[in-house]
Amino acid sequence: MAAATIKAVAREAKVSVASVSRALNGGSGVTEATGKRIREAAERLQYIPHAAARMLITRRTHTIGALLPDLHGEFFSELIRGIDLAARARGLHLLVSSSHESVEEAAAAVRSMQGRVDGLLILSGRVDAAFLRANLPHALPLVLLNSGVKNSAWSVLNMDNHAGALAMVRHLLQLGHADVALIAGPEGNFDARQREQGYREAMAKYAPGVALNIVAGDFTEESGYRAGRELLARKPRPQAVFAANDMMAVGCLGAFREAGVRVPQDIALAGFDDIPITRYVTPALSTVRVRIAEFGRLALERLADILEHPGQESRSADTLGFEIVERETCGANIPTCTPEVTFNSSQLAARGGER
Amino acid sequence: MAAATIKAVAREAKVSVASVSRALNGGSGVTEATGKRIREAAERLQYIPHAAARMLITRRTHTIGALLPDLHGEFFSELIRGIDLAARARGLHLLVSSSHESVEEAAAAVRSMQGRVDGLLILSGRVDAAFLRANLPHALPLVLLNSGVKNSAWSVLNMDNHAGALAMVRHLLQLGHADVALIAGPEGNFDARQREQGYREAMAKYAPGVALNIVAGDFTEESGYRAGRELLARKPRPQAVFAANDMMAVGCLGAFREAGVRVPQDIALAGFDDIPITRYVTPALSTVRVRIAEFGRLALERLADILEHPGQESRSADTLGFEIVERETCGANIPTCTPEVTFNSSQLAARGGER
DNA sequence: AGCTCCCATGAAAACGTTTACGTTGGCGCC
DNA sequence: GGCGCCAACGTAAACGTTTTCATGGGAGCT
Repeated sequence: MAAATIKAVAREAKVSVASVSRALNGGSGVTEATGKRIREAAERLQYIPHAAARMLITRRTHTIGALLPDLHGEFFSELIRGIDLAARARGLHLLVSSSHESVEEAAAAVRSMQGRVDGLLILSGRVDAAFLRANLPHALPLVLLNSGVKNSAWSVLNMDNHAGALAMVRHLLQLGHADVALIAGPEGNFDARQREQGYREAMAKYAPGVALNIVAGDFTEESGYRAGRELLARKPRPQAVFAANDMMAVGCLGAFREAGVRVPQDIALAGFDDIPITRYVTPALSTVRVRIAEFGRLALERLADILEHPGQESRSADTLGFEIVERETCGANIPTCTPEVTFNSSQLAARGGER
Repeated sequence: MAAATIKAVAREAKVSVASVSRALNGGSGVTEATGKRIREAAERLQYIPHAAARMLITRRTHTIGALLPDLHGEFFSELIRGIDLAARARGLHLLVSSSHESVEEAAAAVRSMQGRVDGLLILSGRVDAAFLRANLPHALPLVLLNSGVKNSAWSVLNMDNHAGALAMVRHLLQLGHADVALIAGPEGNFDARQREQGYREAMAKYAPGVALNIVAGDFTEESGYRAGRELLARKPRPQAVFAANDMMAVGCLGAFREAGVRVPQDIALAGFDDIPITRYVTPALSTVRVRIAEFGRLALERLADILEHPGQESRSADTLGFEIVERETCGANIPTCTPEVTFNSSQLAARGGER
């Protein structure tokens, strides 16, 4: 049997299609008795409203799109997880389009989502205001994640890359590691830039005389490995290394192990993100935690709010807090495998007094 | 300005809407000259066809839905990645609904996707034929991933849980570990059952006299940790442990390390899945590799084929190959960190001769 | 030159909803 | 008992496409 339409239900319940629509949606404007009759008829015919027809007339899809870059690993899954759960709670569907390397791909994806979504969640590190204006004809509700756009006419949600990196580098310095090297992220990437900025600022502030020591990376484990080897070869070997993300830290750790350099005894190491792997490498990696699923949830709820209250123009720019997670690689507690210690961003602010 | 409609384009190009539709879709039935004029007009107005209107008349959404359980970590992201890339290549959109714990949630999700998708990809480990019949009114194209349904009127794609587990346990036995224990997966889970079956069969075949040694788990790292402690406490401590997935193996490894038990010298260990973490734990975990992204890609292409050739009834049941990845925890090459060695399923079949 | 056939094009129906607007009937009030 | 009002319900338009069918005209053939 073909799917039952609203007409069939109307016939079955001996009413007009209008009453069926009213009974099944608002519920008002229809007697309790006929309402019941209609609901029963719908049930009997297993009626499911045709989504497309409803979208056409309503101009709402009840779907939001998520545009994500070519993320591997757990950052991706945690993010989607947070978004998806929040979306389901709000009765929204989730259309994902991930794995965009180039801006062209992203543009194509945005265009192809036109009209299929009520709003868009964009995480890219590469999109800027110009891109958005070029590829988003009319004002589609938008939440930008970890985006560099500042003057934004759009709503933005950022992780606190800058403060997190600053806090971690300060932490390393305060533990007595005189100079800290940085394994940087990919050029042009927003998060990478902010984290590098945090590193620079921390060094300038807390290790004024020390020369900066930066080696390139691109957020992959492979590049972290290469960077680790390069750092070991440098003339005065750094006493600590801050990798701009965890994957590079893990790669770097591999390079150190291979070279027989002990962590944290010979050299300290820290990452950024707190992906689950960090718990399982040996020694366990100290890192900056951002609650990724929470990040996704927040983003979706921000977007949903915009959809529900179109006038509000709640284009604020929020920043998600972080925590310093002290495991083993920083060398704060060398002797044994201690329970992990965390500081969150507000505590850090209280302790340090600067941001 | 409101989004341009096909009427606007028709007016702009001084033709009828029918011609616009023809020019922009098939391209046939319209002069080259007018076709060009229409395309230019569409470009000028930034015309994007209204997806819902098209769906309504076409009865095709160009969207496929992915129904996934509450997967954490990299299995999820790799799977989505494979699906998404293949979908984009085919011009299909991807509607995901993940994180379903209960069957009720899954049922709700399936229903809410009705009419928004052309087909469904279902990975659950809990859905069975009865569930599908109850929640899928008319014949929605379907591909079941790692599903237990056998008599299937549906298309099924499985990982080779059974043969993979069998091969790994045989491998452990052949390396000289006299008895192998199993950390089982969650009860009722299809993959878990098959893997356990593979373990049992391998033990029966290659270690006939040896008693089975099974401890419960639920695929989480936490449960692997508990299982590891329990195994260490058992009277004759097993010489090798096969965990039904990598996360549990990682947890188990933590328990061993904590107890000062060396891997693989004191006890060998192997997992299943080959999630990226396995490379980074110390010692690196030997495991059974299934190419997850490939798995997702295959599933989507199977579904896309069904959509494109509706008559074919290609409801075959394929099985994805696997590889044994020998890293460090099996003890095949104790001395040093050797380059990893892999055997794929066909080579194994050739060597062993049985399946 | 006239006929046929085909191809480009246009008019209009159809898809399944929601919703603005009319119509009906019953009830309360004078 | 007549009048008006309101709630319940029906009719029909509208959303933006695709597609079927009709129509016209030009080219090719006899």
